[in-house]
Amino acid sequence: MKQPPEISISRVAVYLRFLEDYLKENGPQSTINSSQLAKFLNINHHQIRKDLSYFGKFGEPGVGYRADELKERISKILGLRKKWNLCLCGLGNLGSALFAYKGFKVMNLNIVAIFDSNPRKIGRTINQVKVYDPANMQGVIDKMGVNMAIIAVPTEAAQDTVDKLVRSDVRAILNFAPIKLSIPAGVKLRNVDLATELINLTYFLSSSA
Amino acid sequence: MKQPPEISISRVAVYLRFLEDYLKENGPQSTINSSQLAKFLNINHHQIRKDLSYFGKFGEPGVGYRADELKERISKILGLRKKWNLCLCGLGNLGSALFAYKGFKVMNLNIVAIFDSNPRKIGRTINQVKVYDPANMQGVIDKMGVNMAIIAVPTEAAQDTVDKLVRSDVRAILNFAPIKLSIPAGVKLRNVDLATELINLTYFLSSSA
DNA sequence: TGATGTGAATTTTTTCACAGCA
DNA sequence: TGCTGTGAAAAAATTCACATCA
Repeated sequence: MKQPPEISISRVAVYLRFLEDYLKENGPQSTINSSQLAKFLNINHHQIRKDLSYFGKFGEPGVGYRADELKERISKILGLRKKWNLCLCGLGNLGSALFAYKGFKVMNLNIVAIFDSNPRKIGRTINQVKVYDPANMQGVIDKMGVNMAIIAVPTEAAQDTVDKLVRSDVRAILNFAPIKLSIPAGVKLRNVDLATELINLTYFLSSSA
Repeated sequence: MKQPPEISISRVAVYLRFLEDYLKENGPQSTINSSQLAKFLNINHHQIRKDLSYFGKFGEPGVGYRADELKERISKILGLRKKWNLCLCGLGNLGSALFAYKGFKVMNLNIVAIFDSNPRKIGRTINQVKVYDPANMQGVIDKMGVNMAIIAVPTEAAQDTVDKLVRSDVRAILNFAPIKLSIPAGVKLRNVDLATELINLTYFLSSSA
């Protein structure tokens, strides 16, 4: 059982999301096998079993998986049984949207602090969450027990923000700025770039036209 | 020169984004070589050259790349020299945010129509863009010349939305719903799932604690 | 029998090493 | 000399095939 590749972790997260819906429709006693799951998710069944095998044994030969058990165990493995405290850096267009997005809370991911350098925003409270001056980042992060961060600041402020976060001991960061940030070892950074995703599509349309 | 892998297309899009900034700072005559670019972007220089090699020859041995020429040629290859008309499906939290997000327009990506099934939203106009009833999708898409779509509807409505889009001849779709959608061959679909990205981080923190 | 879990084979992606050009 | 572009090597991910177990 080797260290799971990052991409398997992502897929297992997708399996988990699916299982939640599946359980609601089919009841807590339901079972599912890798071929059914593969069909629903539009991928191949070898991959599902291989992905799961990095994390342990979950099924019964000849039967499949107990859906509720699989869900619970994956959920635990992915670290979703405990609550996480996030800070959101940048309360512009994107930051505001991410704050409003309901998909996080469901997963025990709670934004507990917001940082924005705009003096007009600092001090405001939105849905019980306060907007702080980035200059006070370290103190706020300590006080609130923040363990993850979302970067939604303008590109030119992103590296500075990540440096501040790292100095405040945040070790897991999701970055929306279209730039590859430098981080020290031991810190995990994931990037989401919306425009880049769309460019894959424009290339597809242009090259297949 | 083989078909470029999807991941190379994504990276080349990142190179393009960087070159735009680089040109602003260093002037239109500036050059850059793969090692410099690699350093800035925090990746390795072999990869940059390999990625570019899928698309053609761009540099001068012993010198590097003319930044403006590289930018222009990449931009053309990625299909960003023409204007694209997008429709946004779903004007909830996330949809509203995506609509407000300024990173798209810069890349010639324009949202020209919005679909939302909420009767209170249908008929409204936001920033010159009208909100339409999804029932009229095909007609609107034809009329507005929509060639790409963004799906930001609730998960349970996503497959239905994609089916409608496909029937309306949209062949490139960016999906934010946490579900693997079924599409026919010839249609390109990319998925962005924000919660899944964060789950990679919770796994990292849990397993390294 | 029917499905899992996993080594092995295959394919893809990344990294390397170097020929060739300015 | 210095850097590009690319075939080859290495590494990683995906797919396959099958032993194994209920």
